[in-house]
Amino acid sequence: MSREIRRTMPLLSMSIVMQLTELSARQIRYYEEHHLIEPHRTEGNRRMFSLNDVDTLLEVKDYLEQGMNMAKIKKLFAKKLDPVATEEPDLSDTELRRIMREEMRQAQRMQKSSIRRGDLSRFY
DNA sequence: TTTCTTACA
DNA sequence: TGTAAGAA
Repeated sequence: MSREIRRTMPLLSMSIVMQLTELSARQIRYYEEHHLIEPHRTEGNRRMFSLNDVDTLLEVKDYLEQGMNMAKIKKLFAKKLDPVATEEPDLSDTELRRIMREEMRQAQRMQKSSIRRGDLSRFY
């Protein structure tokens, strides 16, 4: 099975995604309205999310926690998905790079800190 | 029972 | 964003 299919296959229910992301159903639906995610629909109109959707939601959650608003997040994603098609440079390339660097830095710090926590826990 | 939509606070 | 109402 291709990686693409594995990643986009609609498998997760709303309740599962809520627990996975710790976001409210309201928020998840709201982000869908803003085209940040594209959940599939069942015959009964139920949303079915893919692993990609969950990743995106977690990313959005990160940005939100960093105090970013929807408008900015939308631009960020638009640029991220299609850097060339963005006409107006509302979000400068330098800012995009800064944000992505910050992302990397945070991820690394989290890994290291959890390791340290693990080491210290042996003394507690 | 769970999730959906719509609408109000 | 949260929550309520009514439908599916």
